[in-house]
Amino acid sequence: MIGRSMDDRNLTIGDIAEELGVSKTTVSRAISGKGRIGEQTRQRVLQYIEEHHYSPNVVAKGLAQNKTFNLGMVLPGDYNIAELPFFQNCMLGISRAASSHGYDVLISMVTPEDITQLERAVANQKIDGAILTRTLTDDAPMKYLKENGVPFVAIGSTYDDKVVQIDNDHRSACRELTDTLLDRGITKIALIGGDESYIVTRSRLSGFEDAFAGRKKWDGSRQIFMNVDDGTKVDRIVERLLEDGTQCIVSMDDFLCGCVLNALQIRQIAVPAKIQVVSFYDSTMLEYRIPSITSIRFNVEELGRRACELLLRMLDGEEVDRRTLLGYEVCMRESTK
Amino acid sequence: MIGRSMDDRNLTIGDIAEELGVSKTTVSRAISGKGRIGEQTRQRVLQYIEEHHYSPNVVAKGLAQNKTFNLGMVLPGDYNIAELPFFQNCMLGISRAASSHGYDVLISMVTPEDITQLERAVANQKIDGAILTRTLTDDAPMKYLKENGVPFVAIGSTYDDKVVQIDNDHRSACRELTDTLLDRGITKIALIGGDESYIVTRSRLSGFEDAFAGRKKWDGSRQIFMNVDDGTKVDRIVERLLEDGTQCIVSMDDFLCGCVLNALQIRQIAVPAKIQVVSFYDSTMLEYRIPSITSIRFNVEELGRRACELLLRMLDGEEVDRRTLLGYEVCMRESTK
DNA sequence: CTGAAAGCGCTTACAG
DNA sequence: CTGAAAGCGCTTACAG
Repeated sequence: MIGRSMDDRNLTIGDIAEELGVSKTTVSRAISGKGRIGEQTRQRVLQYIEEHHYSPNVVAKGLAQNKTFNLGMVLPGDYNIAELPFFQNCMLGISRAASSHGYDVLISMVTPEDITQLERAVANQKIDGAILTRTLTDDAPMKYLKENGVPFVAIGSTYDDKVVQIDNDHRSACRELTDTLLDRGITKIALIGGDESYIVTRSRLSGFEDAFAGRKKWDGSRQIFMNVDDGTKVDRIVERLLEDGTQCIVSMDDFLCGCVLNALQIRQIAVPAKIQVVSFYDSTMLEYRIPSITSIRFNVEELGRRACELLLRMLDGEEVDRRTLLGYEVCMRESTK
Repeated sequence: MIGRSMDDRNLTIGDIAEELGVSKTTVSRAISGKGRIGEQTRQRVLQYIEEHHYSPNVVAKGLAQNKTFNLGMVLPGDYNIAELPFFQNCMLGISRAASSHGYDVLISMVTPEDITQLERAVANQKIDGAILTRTLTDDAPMKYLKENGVPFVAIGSTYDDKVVQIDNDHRSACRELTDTLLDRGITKIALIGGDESYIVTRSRLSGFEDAFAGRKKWDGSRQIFMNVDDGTKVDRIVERLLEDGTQCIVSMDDFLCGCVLNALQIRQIAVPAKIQVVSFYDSTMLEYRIPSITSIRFNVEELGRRACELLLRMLDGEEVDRRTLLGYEVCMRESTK
């Protein structure tokens, strides 16, 4: 009630200094914990702050320290519904980790053709670093960040081993799942995959192939269809696979798997009785399907959190591992037997 | 190559002023376009800026103007997969609109129990305003924003007519779709709905009821099940509805509708031959289902964009409409006849 | 039309 | 242990 405290201007370090009869320097030190300061005065300041709900203007602090305390999260503006749970969980992990370190998350939505949102954030100096949530073989955002010296970490893998990257071990996961299928006696198997410009698509394919490469002699046949991007194509492929007597159809993700299930459903083909079905990525999109689908599950929130922590450590000047691989879980469910 | 231009510090207004032999004031004016300035000097400055790829430090600008040029987007940290496309499209609309006005979007993920991320963003003075992407009957983020005098707009409806809100016209849309069904002669219909603490759930219910209220005498029966939140419950409901000879099952959203379809599928009940199926919200989650599902479609990206533009106008001190209702599209598809 | 100066809310050598 | 002062990169009355 003492004059200026009435207007709704936010409290500043100067107000506190004046009120307490100390200098702004002292208040700043009490808050930051940096520099020598008497325990007495420190307590006084801290108490005042507590009582008056002061919280520092992070923007001003940033300007003085040449930081923004913002992290850029680069998200695709073009997407596929099966990928959404991934980005959402990722975002949750990132924003929680950022929050707990005093940072905020600023989003930049990009497409391979248009990365202006990211360019703006960087040019305007609004972020201290960035997190890519997807990696492509020819990755425009990544290229831009490198050229402009912006610290970043990539979620997903990339062949450029200069970039700090973190990913789930898709390759091993797909190998393990494929191995399990082969161990159970599958001899006619097919793989349907999506866009090969996504590095993750290639990793999954490698894992699938690893399973065969690891067998001395495998007396069976496999068919592989890549760059499949819509339901009609899947339908035609399934038709053909049924004629061939395929025992198991593996899809690289839940979108494709959903298409496979549709194709089987309209033909009244029972799963797993007549044919088995597997997805290489559990997006929860098929969570409520009956039968439940055998697939691989990753902890995406953790992935986001770890990525964020890596970036934060880089910003602190620490050295971090160039490559981090996180685990997976193979979930055998009703769609296989 | 002239001395300081080599280090990778960003160019500042001071550098330009020095280089051009004018004052910082002049440079600032040339950039902002505010204040009188000679056309000659203006051109010189602009040209220099262009050639040297200068872009202003928005944080510093913000500090001087007491703005951040950041908008907070409040997202639920707990979600349902069918809602994801909504939030994603919404985000796209918001971030595009924000971008084109020189603003960035900062995310705050909240749950009804935990709104600390939002509190941090506000306390730290990192946002100029906020956009709520969901409204609840007892809405903690909304309450917080109001109490702290943060300008915001709510996507979705709320009973508090002091808040600036924008929504699709769910009520009319649901009424129209229901009317169409009744006009086609449905006499035994059922509605399955979700969480009634979401205001949108209530709007849809109202629309459904409106259709009946609008008929002089309607010689049929309807059943309503609300607060249904998992597949098992849906399964039991469907079982009962089949016994009752229900002709059409309307679900409030695609998640519930997906559950209905599962329940029908395992019982081998043909849609629409034996029973018709409708969803009150097209999330694209069922986009590839066969048969395709009759539902209502909204332009969510536009919703996000308009919400953002409303907020931006509020920040400019303009008066804006308290309530904006956007259109819809009723899509009759294969699941009804 | 142009500029010197003060200010936004913080931090941080430097001096005492 | 504490403070005056300069600085972060901008803007904006005020004076000329």
